[in-house]
Amino acid sequence: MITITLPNGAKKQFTAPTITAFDVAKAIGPRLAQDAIGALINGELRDLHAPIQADAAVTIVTARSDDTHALYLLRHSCAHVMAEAITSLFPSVKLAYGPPLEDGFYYDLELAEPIRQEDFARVETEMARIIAADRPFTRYELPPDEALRKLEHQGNPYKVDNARRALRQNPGTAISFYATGQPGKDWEDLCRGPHLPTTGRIGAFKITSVAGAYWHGDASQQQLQRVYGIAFFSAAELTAHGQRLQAAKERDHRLLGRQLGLFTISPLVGSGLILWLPKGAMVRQELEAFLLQELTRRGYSAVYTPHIGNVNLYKTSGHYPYYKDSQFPTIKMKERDSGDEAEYLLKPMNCPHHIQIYAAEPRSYRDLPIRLAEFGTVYRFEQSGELAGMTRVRGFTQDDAHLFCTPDQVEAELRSTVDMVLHVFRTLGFTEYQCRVSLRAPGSDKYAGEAALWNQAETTLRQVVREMGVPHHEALGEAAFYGPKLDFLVKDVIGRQWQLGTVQLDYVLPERFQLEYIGADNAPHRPVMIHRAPFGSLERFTGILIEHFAGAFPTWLSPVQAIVLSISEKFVDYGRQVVGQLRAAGVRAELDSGDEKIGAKIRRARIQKIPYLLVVGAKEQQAGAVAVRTRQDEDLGAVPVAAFLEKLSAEIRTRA
RNA sequence: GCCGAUGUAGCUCAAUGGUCGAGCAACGGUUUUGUAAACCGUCGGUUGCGGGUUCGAGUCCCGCCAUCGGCUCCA
Repeated sequence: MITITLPNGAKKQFTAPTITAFDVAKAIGPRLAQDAIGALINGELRDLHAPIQADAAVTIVTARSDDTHALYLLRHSCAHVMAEAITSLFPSVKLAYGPPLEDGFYYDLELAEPIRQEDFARVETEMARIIAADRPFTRYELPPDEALRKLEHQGNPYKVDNARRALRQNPGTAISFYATGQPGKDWEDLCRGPHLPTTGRIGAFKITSVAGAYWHGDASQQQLQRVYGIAFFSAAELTAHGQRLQAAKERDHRLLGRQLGLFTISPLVGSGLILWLPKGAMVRQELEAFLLQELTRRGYSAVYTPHIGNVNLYKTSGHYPYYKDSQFPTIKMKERDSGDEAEYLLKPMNCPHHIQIYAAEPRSYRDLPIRLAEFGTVYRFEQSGELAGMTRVRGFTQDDAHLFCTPDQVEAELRSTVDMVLHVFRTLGFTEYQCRVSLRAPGSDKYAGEAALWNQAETTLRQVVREMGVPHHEALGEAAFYGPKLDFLVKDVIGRQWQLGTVQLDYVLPERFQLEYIGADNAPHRPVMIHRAPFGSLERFTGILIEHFAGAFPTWLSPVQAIVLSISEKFVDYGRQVVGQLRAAGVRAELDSGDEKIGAKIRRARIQKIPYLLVVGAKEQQAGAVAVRTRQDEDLGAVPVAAFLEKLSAEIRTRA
């Protein structure tokens, strides 16, 4: 007798010694049995036909695209179908690894000839045939020795390696294979599963791209070809997915950056080096002004430091040897008078300079915390393949600050820093965020400093985010070499995740630079440092904001906040007068005095995503008004200039 | 850095190895306009750069540069 507990708490009993989730589904109803593609058995995703021999909690997984388990089965199975298709078209292929992703699936494989985009169509045709044949995914298991012998005989080192790794994790367990059809007769693959019941359950799919990928993600290993695909239960969902991708493309900051005149990159200056155009510079100035206001409120001191520094500084900090490959080469020079050699580095970070400001005079515990802030421009030689628009560049400005405090001030300082990061997110409309608590990788030797201090730092960070109720998760191996950190990840309005600000706790650099303060006991003590940057980099942050707002910045950030559109030449003078009034009140206003018709002017202003369009003609001139139309296509009708200005100023002032 | 793709006017795109075109933008003119594109005209190119094959190269081959999609990296 097997008792099955259903998600609603109901229980069903079966007399057979072995049943499957499919039996459970049939017992509930024929419709559910028809839709079932797998099951959660005691919370674990399994094949629909996996045997159940003891009492269990069972949730039937049905073919729904809003269920991550269902999509997992679908996409994992589609990866298999793709691998089978590729194997039949390219018999010399060696398959490596083919998992589902949050947004599709891929299969890594080794092939002498590259698979090209031109090949996608015939692979898809072959896949369609496999799906139309509606063959069952059939699982079978072999004891470890037999499985390894079989795989070694097949001569595929990747699969042998996969099986060995599985055995290392769970020694002695059987190794599972999935045949698409009948074992021994049809195509099969070493695989942990689970899968759909049959290939026919794959509704709609598409191969999307191919790229290189290293075996086990290790750049020193063999590079494989990674073929990406996407699958849904219905063709309509696939089409909708395509439309979402198209929409994302339209808000790409590189495209909008050009259309809206925000920034450009010139190969004559160098790749990865941003040229801020006047309109982009305006956005940046507003962002900086916003932060400066916060810094002043929170007791920071603004400082300025140079763009280069003696390389010894970075040798002392430990950055230089650690990041040698991703820095611009040093500038070597001989002092004219003394003949002394000096070597300078374009600064890759601001901390050593700020440390020297701290160290410039003796500090008392009464002075702490000292909070030094700077929009500091730094240069890092990122690999060419990494550069992307404003989000990955070689020269960027951090909204940086370094806090020097006593050990017992650390927690309060961390709290206020995290609070500032959250305030920034709230103001800019990032409502969905996650804090990643980035910790050491166990057993790695890349970290500086004593284990005891690391433990203390990690505990403090954990405690702060927990007590502040910040949604967070921990990530091993993501810490900086000098300390653990809090990295803030936000989701933009279309659900893409970005890494923004960071708060880092550092006991190492104060040690390396021998920083001190005199305590109440009249003895020297070592301060603790906190590195923090709520935006991260102004370049990257602006790029993300462009995409987040699709170029339609809130009014306070908009490069042009209102544009006056004259109906005809007769009203240009009045328009100019209105622009003058707006500008006198600090509003960024412009006049479109061209001789196009009003429709054309509106279209142009809409494309530029200007928040307020102010039409002026005879009626408006007479009434001392403007006809207000918003970027969202609301028509607010004729409003007296003074009344409009008051509303607009309030909107800007409150950063609404 | 690695794998693959792409590179034609300011932008978006055409051009079986045979004179590189169009729309938009810009500029000039006409028009004086009422809520997402008025009309006519003009200008604009060493086809990313450098080699090669060919009677002839935007097109084929090689090298470099840049960009895009990934991988790796990210203080």
